[in-house]
Amino acid sequence: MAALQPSYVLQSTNTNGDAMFLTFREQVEKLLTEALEKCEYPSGDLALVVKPGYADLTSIVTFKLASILKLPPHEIARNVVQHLGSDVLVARAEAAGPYVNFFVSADYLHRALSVILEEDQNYGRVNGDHIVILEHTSANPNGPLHIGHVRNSVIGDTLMRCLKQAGCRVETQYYVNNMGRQIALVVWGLMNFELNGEIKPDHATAEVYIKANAEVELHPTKLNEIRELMQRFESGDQDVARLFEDAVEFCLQGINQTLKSLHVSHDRFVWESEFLDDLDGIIAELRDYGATENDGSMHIDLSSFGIGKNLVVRRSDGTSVYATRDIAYHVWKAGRCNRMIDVLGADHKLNALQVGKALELLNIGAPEVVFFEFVSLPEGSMSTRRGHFVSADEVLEKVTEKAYEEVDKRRPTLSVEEKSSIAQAVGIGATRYDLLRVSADKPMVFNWSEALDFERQGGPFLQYAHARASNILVKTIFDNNYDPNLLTDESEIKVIKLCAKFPAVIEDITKNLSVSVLTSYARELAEAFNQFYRFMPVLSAEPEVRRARLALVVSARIVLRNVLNCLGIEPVDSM
RNA sequence: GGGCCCGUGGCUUAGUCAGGAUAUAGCACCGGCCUUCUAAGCCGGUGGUCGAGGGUUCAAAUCCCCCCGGGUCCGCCA
Repeated sequence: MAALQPSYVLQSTNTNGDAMFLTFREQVEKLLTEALEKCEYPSGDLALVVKPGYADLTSIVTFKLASILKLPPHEIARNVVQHLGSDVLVARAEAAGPYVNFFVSADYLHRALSVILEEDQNYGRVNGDHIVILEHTSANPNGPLHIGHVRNSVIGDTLMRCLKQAGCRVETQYYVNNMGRQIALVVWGLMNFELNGEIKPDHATAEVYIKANAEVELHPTKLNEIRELMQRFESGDQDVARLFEDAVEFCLQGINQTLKSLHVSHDRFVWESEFLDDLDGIIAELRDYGATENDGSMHIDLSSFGIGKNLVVRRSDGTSVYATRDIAYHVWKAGRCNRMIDVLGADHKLNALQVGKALELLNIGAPEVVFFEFVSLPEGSMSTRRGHFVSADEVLEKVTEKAYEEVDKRRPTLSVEEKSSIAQAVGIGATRYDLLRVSADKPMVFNWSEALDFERQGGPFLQYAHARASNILVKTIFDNNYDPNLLTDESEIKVIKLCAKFPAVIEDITKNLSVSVLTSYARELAEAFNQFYRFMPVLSAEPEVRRARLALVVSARIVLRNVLNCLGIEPVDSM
């Protein structure tokens, strides 16, 4: 089985000269601009759109020009096409009514193949000039990750993989909230209840946390003990600090284990308490930019940004608030990268906006934030405190179990180890894909029957296409000697065209930070490969044709593998 | 009450930021395809007033206004 490749090369990259579709687009832009100039039409926005089914690239610039030139669009289109020059990547251009359609050449397809074979796992490099700090997950260490946290993790981890595929240097960080009320409750719970040593640390922590919450609700006077713990921590009491640290570290062990099984990793865990020493400086600086004092507390008026509420950056008792520590964290990050990206739940929108504005006041740009809406249960929203949640561990366990049944059904002769290994890969792939395919700003409802349903075009569908490609290649040797002119079937061209678009997809994601386009692209690519596979025999074809089709299979497998790696889904060779 | 987000076939969903030619897939349903590289697959079919109403535009799922339905935020919490 192919190992997932978490270690990407971190050096900076060449430019996008090898990204075929992007180069094609550039050439079309050039030809079109020249043609417009020859016609003495204004050339600004070329209005290029992608409309599969009609052409590889279409310009609708004629509509924009029509009102300026007082000419019908189709006449403009005809005239433009007549003045169009030529390029090796462009087979032809034609006016279809008002539309100016461009088609890729055979050369384009041939070059696309050789670029893929050449670049292999680096295929997809587009712009490597960014040094990125990407913060994601950052769940409070008061219990196990639930399926909502995992949406954050999977979006963040996939973004990291895409940015690295693009050639960026990326450091992922988990911001550990280790000094809040919730952690104080955990610490208090550990002092008052027995810890279950039989279960995973994060689950054991949740038990204690839930009990502590119930107890405090029953006897509100105990809140004083919680408050005292927090005050002693912030005033530098080493014994209390040790208790907090141990509790957090303990829970984090379990969380980390879950993340690892999801193929999610963090380069660095940054503890909130590390910024306590920076706060006086930050607050002083904010004062210079207009923060005002009131009864010893410190506020920033953000009404000029349309935020009605004042942001409190220091309490009247002198202690710090979360927002200020978050500002300090971002100031620190900003000094270490040229792109800050945070993945946050949509409930943090106002906070993030406030922190962003404060950072702008400090002349540090606001981070780019990817928000995602909640994952809820059919019976309502999840809550660690009330113990109402579906843990990631539970989901993974059941999904993997179900995957094993499926593997066992289809491949009864495999060994238990092989079946388990495939089941693991398929289960995790299905889970990650499901959380990624829905655009981040849509709320999701977690549903067991859907989570366990593999009869859909999800992660396993992609893995299956990859396994099919692998299965052909394992039976032969490809010597990189082939004639691309023999690849003329519609299904073959479709696969190559899609493969050629991969760098453009990666570029889009690094720009817009929206990962759901990758799931759509992956599905289309797998589908195209399956169609090719169904209609075009490879191993049994005539020697010349066989070599050409092998080149296609190798290329498609490279792109499928790179896509799967970006999605954090294991590209299996057999399933 | 105010801010932000969502509303696309029976169910789930792409596309909305950067308006253009037949609105994307899956599930479910109906009908085909395994002596040929793994059928977790392929081919075909049924099913849509893109929440409602106005507006802008040659052109609106996409932009603007208003309304309805759902989510979420509005702590000297984190």
